[in-house]
Amino acid sequence: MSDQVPLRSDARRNRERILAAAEDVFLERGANVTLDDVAKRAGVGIGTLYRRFPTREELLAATYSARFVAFAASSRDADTGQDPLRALRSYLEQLVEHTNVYRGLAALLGTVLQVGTPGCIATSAEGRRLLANGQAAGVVRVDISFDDIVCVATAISLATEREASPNPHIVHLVDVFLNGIASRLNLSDDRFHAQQQ
Amino acid sequence: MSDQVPLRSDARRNRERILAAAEDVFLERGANVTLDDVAKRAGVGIGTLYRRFPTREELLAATYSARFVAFAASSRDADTGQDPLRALRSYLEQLVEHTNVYRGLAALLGTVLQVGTPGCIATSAEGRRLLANGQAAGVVRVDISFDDIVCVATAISLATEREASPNPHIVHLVDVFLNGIASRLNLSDDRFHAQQQ
DNA sequence: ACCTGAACACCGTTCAAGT
DNA sequence: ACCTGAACACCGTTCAAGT
Repeated sequence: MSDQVPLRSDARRNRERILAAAEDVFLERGANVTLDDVAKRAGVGIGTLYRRFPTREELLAATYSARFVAFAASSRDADTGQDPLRALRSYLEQLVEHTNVYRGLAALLGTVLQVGTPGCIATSAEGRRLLANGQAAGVVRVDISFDDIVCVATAISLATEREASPNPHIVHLVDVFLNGIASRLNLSDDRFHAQQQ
Repeated sequence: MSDQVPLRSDARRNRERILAAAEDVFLERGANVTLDDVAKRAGVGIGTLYRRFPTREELLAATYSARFVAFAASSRDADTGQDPLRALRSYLEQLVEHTNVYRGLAALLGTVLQVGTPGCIATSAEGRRLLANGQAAGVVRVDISFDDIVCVATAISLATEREASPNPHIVHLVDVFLNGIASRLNLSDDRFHAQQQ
């Protein structure tokens, strides 16, 4: 809807320079670096950056879009439909790992995911699909929303964003959210692991 | 340890003015207001504020201390020892409600709780006590740490900090965390509610 | 239509001068 | 010992001038 009008060629080139620079700078120094540095690295004026990306969240979402598109596709491909809970677990673990690629992104995840970038849309859609699958199969509570999932991913990212990757702590925390803090008592966890073999 | 040396009387009065002003300003406009406004409201120079509270987190923790002390005490009083899971649930719900008193505090909760204020110490101690009780009674998983609890409270606060209080959404999210996203399958929730009557 | 960067506003933090 | 607030550094955002 908003990108229907094609950009002039120099504008298009600048846009891509900004995205490439943002990727570099965010990777090096986190999602909270000054946008001046991104503009300088891209070799454009700060005004040009603001013209294309009025907010930091929009720049982050655009920079992340390709990565999120790939993630959503790979999640979809890996889902054999055999074990909905396992698919959701894997999705959550990877969503957190991807969020932690840029330090400081965790606190902005909810906002960033609401930007209508292809990557954000694909990631949300894939999450909603896995959630619905789990609920249809009766292995996920029906009173859970996708916002709850994002809330959880944010929490885990915040708690782990300064740790190394790959991170077993993430696996633990995802497990906490999937299975709860409360002991499952007489219900063995084997109930869930049995299908994975 | 650090507050053993008594302050000069004018310094002590200024400290209390700063805390009173911070309480007002944080309540009105959130935890991210400029500290200049706090100093102005308190009628002290900005340097005096920095001298007493070198970081925003220290000022927040000090401002919150009395509230947190009261919260920890009331949690302890309300805990009859009959239902460890219910006590933990209530603690979490109230921790989130208290965090949401100042908008913008959610993202700082983990940092603020690590400041050695009486309120922070009491709140952490009470949380650890309830966690240990639940684990001893076998109703809480033994691989949960207090940091996990804080991680969760942060997530729930972030997701709800702009909503009205009291907030049923918080109750739902605490339930998600306690009982997990996964269906408990053949295990009825009555198992947990039975003891509450 | 787009780009540039100076200019403005704002905020955090320090520190010389004062009591 | 403590207070003050000017000064500095830094960052986000806008917009007049230019192509």
